[in-house]
Amino acid sequence: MNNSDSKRPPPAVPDKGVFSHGLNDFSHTLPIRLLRARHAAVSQFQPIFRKYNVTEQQWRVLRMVTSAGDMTAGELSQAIFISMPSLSRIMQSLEARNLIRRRANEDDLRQTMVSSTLAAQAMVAEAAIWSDTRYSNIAQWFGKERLEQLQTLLDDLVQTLD
Amino acid sequence: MNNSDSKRPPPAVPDKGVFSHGLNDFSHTLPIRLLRARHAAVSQFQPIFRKYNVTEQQWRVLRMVTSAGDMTAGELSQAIFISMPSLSRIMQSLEARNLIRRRANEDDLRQTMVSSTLAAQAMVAEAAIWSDTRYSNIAQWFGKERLEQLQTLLDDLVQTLD
DNA sequence: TGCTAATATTTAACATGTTAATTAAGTTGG
DNA sequence: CCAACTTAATTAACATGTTAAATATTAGCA
Repeated sequence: MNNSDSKRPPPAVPDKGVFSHGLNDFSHTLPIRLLRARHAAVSQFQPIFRKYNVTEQQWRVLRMVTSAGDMTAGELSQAIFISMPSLSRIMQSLEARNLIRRRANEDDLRQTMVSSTLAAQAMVAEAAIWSDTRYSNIAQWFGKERLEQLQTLLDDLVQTLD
Repeated sequence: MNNSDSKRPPPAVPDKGVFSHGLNDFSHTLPIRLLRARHAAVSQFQPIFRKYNVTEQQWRVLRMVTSAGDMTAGELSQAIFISMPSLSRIMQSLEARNLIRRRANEDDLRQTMVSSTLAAQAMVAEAAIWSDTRYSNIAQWFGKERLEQLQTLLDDLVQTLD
Protein backbone atom coordinates (compact mmCIF):
# COMPACT_ATOMS: atom_id res chain seq x y z
CA MET A 1 0.00 0.00 0.00
CA ASN A 2 1.03 3.57 -0.63
CA ASN A 3 3.14 3.44 -3.75
CA SER A 4 5.89 5.88 -3.17
CA ASP A 5 5.83 7.34 -6.67
CA SER A 6 3.14 9.53 -8.14
CA LYS A 7 2.08 7.34 -11.04
CA ARG A 8 -1.35 5.76 -11.24
CA PRO A 9 -1.37 2.57 -9.16
CA PRO A 10 -2.34 -0.74 -10.80
CA PRO A 11 -5.81 -0.28 -12.34
CA ALA A 12 -8.11 -0.76 -9.40
CA VAL A 13 -7.50 -2.35 -6.04
CA PRO A 14 -3.84 -2.96 -5.32
CA ASP A 15 -3.70 -6.41 -3.86
CA LYS A 16 -6.66 -6.23 -1.46
CA GLY A 17 -5.33 -3.92 1.18
CA VAL A 18 -5.84 -4.66 4.84
CA PHE A 19 -9.06 -6.56 4.33
CA SER A 20 -9.43 -10.19 3.44
CA HIS A 21 -13.09 -10.68 4.18
CA GLY A 22 -16.31 -10.05 2.31
CA LEU A 23 -16.40 -6.34 2.99
CA ASN A 24 -13.39 -5.71 0.88
CA ASP A 25 -15.19 -3.69 -1.73
CA PHE A 26 -16.03 -0.87 0.54
CA SER A 27 -17.72 1.07 -2.22
CA HIS A 28 -20.67 -1.32 -2.00
CA THR A 29 -21.63 -1.31 1.64
CA LEU A 30 -25.25 -1.11 2.62
CA PRO A 31 -25.14 2.57 3.65
CA ILE A 32 -23.58 3.59 0.35
CA ARG A 33 -26.06 1.51 -1.60
CA LEU A 34 -28.93 3.13 0.26
CA LEU A 35 -27.44 6.52 -0.47
CA ARG A 36 -27.13 5.83 -4.18
CA ALA A 37 -30.65 4.46 -4.35
CA ARG A 38 -32.10 7.43 -2.57
CA HIS A 39 -30.21 9.80 -4.81
CA ALA A 40 -31.53 8.04 -7.90
CA ALA A 41 -35.08 8.05 -6.58
CA VAL A 42 -35.09 11.69 -5.55
CA SER A 43 -33.55 12.85 -8.79
CA GLN A 44 -36.59 11.50 -10.62
CA PHE A 45 -38.58 14.37 -9.16
CA GLN A 46 -35.99 17.05 -9.76
CA PRO A 47 -38.11 18.77 -12.43
CA ILE A 48 -40.69 19.61 -9.74
CA PHE A 49 -38.14 21.14 -7.45
CA ARG A 50 -36.74 23.25 -10.26
CA LYS A 51 -40.12 24.32 -11.53
CA TYR A 52 -41.25 25.59 -8.15
CA ASN A 53 -37.83 26.61 -6.95
CA VAL A 54 -37.89 24.51 -3.80
CA THR A 55 -35.44 22.02 -2.39
CA GLU A 56 -36.37 18.41 -1.92
CA GLN A 57 -36.69 18.98 1.82
CA GLN A 58 -38.91 22.02 1.36
CA TRP A 59 -41.05 19.95 -0.95
CA ARG A 60 -41.39 17.22 1.68
CA VAL A 61 -42.64 19.82 4.14
CA LEU A 62 -45.11 21.36 1.72
CA ARG A 63 -46.48 18.09 0.48
CA MET A 64 -46.84 16.60 3.94
CA VAL A 65 -48.56 19.61 5.49
CA THR A 66 -50.80 20.03 2.48
CA SER A 67 -51.87 16.40 2.41
CA ALA A 68 -52.15 15.82 6.13
CA GLY A 69 -53.45 19.21 7.18
CA ASP A 70 -52.42 21.15 10.27
CA MET A 71 -49.90 19.39 12.45
CA THR A 72 -47.32 20.23 15.08
CA ALA A 73 -43.72 20.81 14.11
CA GLY A 74 -42.76 17.69 16.01
CA GLU A 75 -45.24 15.52 14.15
CA LEU A 76 -44.03 16.96 10.88
CA SER A 77 -40.44 16.32 11.80
CA GLN A 78 -41.14 12.66 12.50
CA ALA A 79 -43.33 12.15 9.47
CA ILE A 80 -40.88 13.41 6.89
CA PHE A 81 -37.73 12.53 8.78
CA ILE A 82 -36.22 15.97 9.04
CA SER A 83 -34.63 16.92 12.35
CA MET A 84 -36.17 19.71 14.37
CA PRO A 85 -33.24 22.07 13.89
CA SER A 86 -33.36 21.66 10.12
CA LEU A 87 -37.12 21.86 10.06
CA SER A 88 -37.00 25.04 12.08
CA ARG A 89 -34.87 26.75 9.46
CA ILE A 90 -36.85 25.34 6.56
CA MET A 91 -40.11 26.60 8.06
CA GLN A 92 -38.65 30.06 8.43
CA SER A 93 -37.90 30.30 4.74
CA LEU A 94 -41.21 28.75 3.69
CA GLU A 95 -43.10 31.11 5.95
CA ALA A 96 -41.20 34.06 4.48
CA ARG A 97 -42.37 32.87 1.04
CA ASN A 98 -45.96 32.62 2.29
CA LEU A 99 -46.13 28.89 1.65
CA ILE A 100 -46.78 27.87 5.23
CA ARG A 101 -48.02 29.53 8.39
CA ARG A 102 -47.09 28.90 12.02
CA ARG A 103 -48.93 29.63 15.21
CA ALA A 104 -48.81 28.44 18.79
CA ASN A 105 -51.08 25.63 19.86
CA GLU A 106 -53.45 27.21 22.37
CA ASP A 107 -53.64 24.00 24.36
CA ASP A 108 -49.88 23.74 24.72
CA LEU A 109 -47.90 26.85 24.01
CA ARG A 110 -44.72 24.85 23.56
CA GLN A 111 -46.04 23.39 20.34
CA THR A 112 -46.10 25.13 16.99
CA MET A 113 -48.95 24.34 14.64
CA VAL A 114 -47.98 24.33 10.98
CA SER A 115 -50.40 24.80 8.11
CA SER A 116 -50.07 25.29 4.38
CA THR A 117 -51.32 28.41 2.62
CA LEU A 118 -53.59 28.39 -0.40
CA ALA A 119 -50.59 29.16 -2.56
CA ALA A 120 -48.81 26.04 -1.35
CA GLN A 121 -51.96 23.95 -1.74
CA ALA A 122 -52.32 25.05 -5.33
CA MET A 123 -48.67 24.33 -6.01
CA VAL A 124 -48.81 20.87 -4.50
CA ALA A 125 -52.09 19.98 -6.21
CA GLU A 126 -50.62 20.91 -9.57
CA ALA A 127 -47.33 19.13 -9.01
CA ALA A 128 -48.97 16.05 -7.54
CA ILE A 129 -50.33 15.08 -10.93
CA TRP A 130 -46.88 15.07 -12.45
CA SER A 131 -45.39 13.43 -9.38
CA ASP A 132 -47.93 10.62 -9.33
CA THR A 133 -47.35 9.86 -12.96
CA ARG A 134 -43.65 9.68 -12.34
CA TYR A 135 -44.16 7.35 -9.43
CA SER A 136 -46.36 5.11 -11.52
CA ASN A 137 -43.68 5.00 -14.18
CA ILE A 138 -41.10 3.92 -11.66
CA ALA A 139 -43.41 1.19 -10.39
CA GLN A 140 -43.97 0.04 -13.93
CA TRP A 141 -40.30 0.07 -14.95
CA PHE A 142 -39.10 -1.59 -11.82
CA GLY A 143 -42.02 -3.90 -11.33
CA LYS A 144 -44.80 -3.29 -8.87
CA GLU A 145 -44.12 -6.39 -6.80
CA ARG A 146 -40.42 -5.76 -6.59
CA LEU A 147 -41.06 -2.20 -5.53
CA GLU A 148 -43.35 -3.34 -2.75
CA GLN A 149 -40.86 -6.01 -1.81
CA LEU A 150 -38.16 -3.37 -1.57
CA GLN A 151 -40.28 -1.11 0.57
CA THR A 152 -41.13 -3.96 2.90
CA LEU A 153 -37.48 -4.91 3.26
CA LEU A 154 -36.58 -1.30 4.01
CA ASP A 155 -39.20 -1.04 6.72
CA ASP A 156 -38.16 -4.38 8.17
CA LEU A 157 -34.54 -3.31 8.23
CA VAL A 158 -35.42 -0.19 10.18
CA GLN A 159 -37.43 -2.30 12.60
CA THR A 160 -34.59 -4.74 13.05
CA LEU A 161 -32.01 -2.07 13.67
CA ASP A 162 -34.05 0.02 16.11
CA MET B 1 -58.06 21.77 5.45
CA ASN B 2 -56.59 24.53 7.54
CA ASN B 3 -58.71 24.64 10.65
CA SER B 4 -59.03 28.26 11.54
CA ASP B 5 -58.57 27.75 15.29
CA SER B 6 -55.37 26.79 17.04
CA LYS B 7 -56.49 23.55 18.64
CA ARG B 8 -55.04 20.18 17.68
CA PRO B 9 -56.78 18.94 14.55
CA PRO B 10 -58.52 15.54 14.58
CA PRO B 11 -55.92 12.91 15.61
CA ALA B 12 -54.00 12.24 12.44
CA VAL B 13 -54.95 12.91 8.86
CA PRO B 14 -57.96 15.17 8.54
CA ASP B 15 -60.10 13.55 5.92
CA LYS B 16 -57.43 12.72 3.34
CA GLY B 17 -56.49 16.13 2.07
CA VAL B 18 -56.05 16.78 -1.62
CA PHE B 19 -54.98 13.26 -2.44
CA SER B 20 -57.25 10.33 -3.13
CA HIS B 21 -54.74 7.91 -4.59
CA GLY B 22 -52.26 5.46 -3.14
CA LEU B 23 -49.66 8.05 -2.34
CA ASN B 24 -51.79 9.63 0.30
CA ASP B 25 -49.54 8.71 3.16
CA PHE B 26 -46.69 10.88 2.10
CA SER B 27 -44.61 9.95 5.12
CA HIS B 28 -43.95 6.56 3.51
CA THR B 29 -42.66 7.39 0.06
CA LEU B 30 -39.69 5.53 -1.29
CA PRO B 31 -37.20 8.40 -0.76
CA ILE B 32 -38.20 8.78 2.87
CA ARG B 33 -38.04 5.04 3.43
CA LEU B 34 -34.56 4.95 1.95
CA LEU B 35 -33.57 7.85 4.16
CA ARG B 36 -34.82 6.13 7.30
CA ALA B 37 -33.14 2.88 6.37
CA ARG B 38 -29.83 4.56 5.69
CA HIS B 39 -30.05 6.44 8.96
CA ALA B 40 -30.71 3.23 10.85
CA ALA B 41 -27.85 1.44 9.11
CA VAL B 42 -25.31 4.20 9.61
CA SER B 43 -26.20 4.67 13.25
CA GLN B 44 -25.10 1.10 13.89
CA PHE B 45 -21.54 2.22 13.39
CA GLN B 46 -21.79 5.42 15.38
CA PRO B 47 -19.51 4.11 18.15
CA ILE B 48 -16.65 4.01 15.64
CA PHE B 49 -17.18 7.58 14.57
CA ARG B 50 -17.28 8.75 18.15
CA LYS B 51 -14.28 6.73 19.20
CA TYR B 52 -12.06 8.15 16.48
CA ASN B 53 -13.76 11.53 16.32
CA VAL B 54 -14.58 11.37 12.63
CA THR B 55 -17.81 11.91 10.75
CA GLU B 56 -19.41 9.15 8.75
CA GLN B 57 -18.20 10.78 5.54
CA GLN B 58 -14.64 11.12 6.81
CA TRP B 59 -14.79 7.47 7.76
CA ARG B 60 -15.90 6.53 4.25
CA VAL B 61 -12.89 8.35 2.85
CA LEU B 62 -10.44 6.78 5.25
CA ARG B 63 -11.75 3.27 4.88
CA MET B 64 -11.91 3.47 1.10
CA VAL B 65 -8.44 4.88 0.61
CA THR B 66 -6.97 2.50 3.13
CA SER B 67 -8.57 -0.57 1.61
CA ALA B 68 -8.14 0.34 -2.04
CA GLY B 69 -4.80 2.10 -1.85
CA ASP B 70 -3.83 5.24 -3.72
CA MET B 71 -6.49 6.61 -5.99
CA THR B 72 -7.44 9.88 -7.64
CA ALA B 73 -9.87 12.23 -5.97
CA GLY B 74 -12.32 11.61 -8.77
CA GLU B 75 -12.21 7.84 -8.32
CA LEU B 76 -12.66 8.26 -4.60
CA SER B 77 -15.60 10.56 -5.13
CA GLN B 78 -17.37 8.03 -7.31
CA ALA B 79 -16.54 5.05 -5.12
CA ILE B 80 -17.94 6.45 -1.89
CA PHE B 81 -20.57 8.68 -3.47
CA ILE B 82 -19.38 12.00 -2.11
CA SER B 83 -19.43 14.96 -4.47
CA MET B 84 -16.13 16.54 -5.44
CA PRO B 85 -16.84 19.81 -3.62
CA SER B 86 -17.61 17.98 -0.38
CA LEU B 87 -14.71 15.62 -0.84
CA SER B 88 -12.40 18.54 -1.40
CA ARG B 89 -13.29 20.01 1.99
CA ILE B 90 -13.18 16.66 3.74
CA MET B 91 -9.72 15.93 2.36
CA GLN B 92 -8.49 19.27 3.62
CA SER B 93 -9.46 18.45 7.17
CA LEU B 94 -8.18 14.88 7.00
CA GLU B 95 -4.88 16.07 5.58
CA ALA B 96 -4.60 18.61 8.38
CA ARG B 97 -5.04 15.73 10.85
CA ASN B 98 -2.37 13.71 9.05
CA LEU B 99 -4.77 10.94 8.13
CA ILE B 100 -4.40 11.27 4.38
CA ARG B 101 -1.89 12.77 1.99
CA ARG B 102 -2.43 14.41 -1.40
CA ARG B 103 -0.08 14.95 -4.28
CA ALA B 104 -0.38 15.67 -7.99
CA ASN B 105 -0.38 12.80 -10.43
CA GLU B 106 2.82 13.24 -12.45
CA ASP B 107 1.17 11.84 -15.55
CA ASP B 108 -1.70 14.29 -15.41
CA LEU B 109 -1.25 17.27 -13.20
CA ARG B 110 -4.96 17.93 -13.09
CA GLN B 111 -5.48 14.85 -10.97
CA THR B 112 -4.83 14.59 -7.25
CA MET B 113 -3.61 11.29 -5.89
CA VAL B 114 -4.91 10.47 -2.42
CA SER B 115 -3.27 8.07 0.00
CA SER B 116 -3.77 7.12 3.63
CA THR B 117 -1.10 7.63 6.25
CA LEU B 118 0.12 4.94 8.63
CA ALA B 119 -1.95 6.57 11.35
CA ALA B 120 -5.11 6.17 9.30
CA GLN B 121 -4.21 2.62 8.35
CA ALA B 122 -3.78 1.69 11.98
CA MET B 123 -7.06 3.34 12.88
CA VAL B 124 -8.97 1.59 10.13
CA ALA B 125 -7.40 -1.78 10.80
CA GLU B 126 -8.41 -1.55 14.45
CA ALA B 127 -11.93 -0.35 13.77
CA ALA B 128 -12.49 -2.83 10.96
CA ILE B 129 -12.64 -5.67 13.44
CA TRP B 130 -15.43 -4.02 15.35
CA SER B 131 -17.14 -2.91 12.17
CA ASP B 132 -17.09 -6.37 10.62
CA THR B 133 -18.57 -7.91 13.71
CA ARG B 134 -21.33 -5.36 13.65
CA TYR B 135 -22.02 -6.05 10.02
CA SER B 136 -22.19 -9.78 10.69
CA ASN B 137 -24.66 -9.13 13.47
CA ILE B 138 -26.88 -7.16 11.16
CA ALA B 139 -26.76 -9.93 8.58
CA GLN B 140 -27.64 -12.42 11.25
CA TRP B 141 -30.51 -10.43 12.75
CA PHE B 142 -32.00 -9.47 9.45
CA GLY B 143 -31.24 -12.69 7.63
CA LYS B 144 -28.42 -13.14 5.22
CA GLU B 145 -30.62 -13.89 2.23
CA ARG B 146 -32.93 -10.98 2.86
CA LEU B 147 -29.96 -8.68 3.21
CA GLU B 148 -28.58 -9.81 -0.12
CA GLN B 149 -32.01 -9.55 -1.63
CA LEU B 150 -32.27 -5.99 -0.39
CA GLN B 151 -28.88 -5.06 -1.78
CA THR B 152 -29.75 -6.55 -5.14
CA LEU B 153 -33.00 -4.64 -5.26
CA LEU B 154 -31.21 -1.42 -4.39
CA ASP B 155 -28.67 -1.90 -7.16
CA ASP B 156 -31.40 -2.81 -9.61
CA LEU B 157 -33.38 0.27 -8.69
CA VAL B 158 -30.39 2.48 -9.37
CA GLN B 159 -29.89 0.76 -12.71
CA THR B 160 -33.52 1.21 -13.62
CA LEU B 161 -33.59 4.87 -12.73
CA ASP B 162 -30.35 5.82 -14.43
C1' DT C 1 -48.21 26.01 46.13
C1' DG C 2 -43.73 25.86 44.49
C1' DC C 3 -39.73 23.51 43.00
C1' DT C 4 -37.84 20.22 39.83
C1' DA C 5 -37.89 17.39 35.91
C1' DA C 6 -39.53 16.69 31.34
C1' DT C 7 -41.00 18.41 26.69
C1' DA C 8 -41.18 21.37 22.25
C1' DT C 9 -38.86 24.41 19.77
C1' DT C 10 -35.21 27.40 18.56
C1' DT C 11 -30.42 28.91 18.17
C1' DA C 12 -25.50 28.23 17.57
C1' DA C 13 -21.50 26.12 15.55
C1' DC C 14 -19.57 23.32 12.46
C1' DA C 15 -19.68 19.56 8.68
C1' DT C 16 -21.73 18.20 4.52
C1' DG C 17 -24.93 18.53 0.11
C1' DT C 18 -25.64 21.18 -4.12
C1' DT C 19 -25.13 24.27 -7.94
C1' DA C 20 -22.44 27.40 -10.34
C1' DA C 21 -18.22 29.73 -11.18
C1' DT C 22 -13.14 29.54 -11.24
C1' DT C 23 -8.55 27.76 -12.04
C1' DA C 24 -5.27 24.85 -14.03
C1' DA C 25 -3.97 21.38 -17.19
C1' DG C 26 -4.74 18.33 -20.94
C1' DT C 27 -6.77 17.53 -25.79
C1' DT C 28 -7.98 18.60 -30.45
C1' DG C 29 -8.31 20.40 -35.00
C1' DG C 30 -6.87 23.89 -38.11
C1' DC D 1 1.92 25.79 -32.91
C1' DC D 2 -2.07 27.59 -30.92
C1' DA D 3 -6.88 28.93 -30.00
C1' DA D 4 -11.03 26.55 -28.57
C1' DC D 5 -12.82 22.87 -26.09
C1' DT D 6 -12.73 19.44 -22.41
C1' DT D 7 -11.55 17.64 -17.93
C1' DA D 8 -10.12 17.55 -12.71
C1' DA D 9 -10.21 19.86 -8.84
C1' DT D 10 -11.17 23.76 -5.98
C1' DT D 11 -13.80 27.74 -4.33
C1' DA D 12 -18.01 30.30 -3.33
C1' DA D 13 -22.67 30.75 -1.70
C1' DC D 14 -26.43 28.96 0.27
C1' DA D 15 -29.37 24.95 2.20
C1' DT D 16 -29.39 21.08 5.11
C1' DG D 17 -27.49 17.47 8.72
C1' DT D 18 -25.91 17.05 13.46
C1' DT D 19 -24.85 17.86 18.21
C1' DA D 20 -25.17 20.65 22.09
C1' DA D 21 -26.93 24.49 24.49
C1' DA D 22 -30.60 27.88 25.35
C1' DT D 23 -35.65 29.13 25.99
C1' DA D 24 -40.14 28.67 27.08
C1' DT D 25 -43.75 25.95 28.80
C1' DT D 26 -45.89 22.12 30.97
C1' DA D 27 -46.15 18.11 34.14
C1' DG D 28 -45.24 15.88 38.54
C1' DC D 29 -44.93 15.70 43.06
C1' DA D 30 -43.45 16.78 47.91
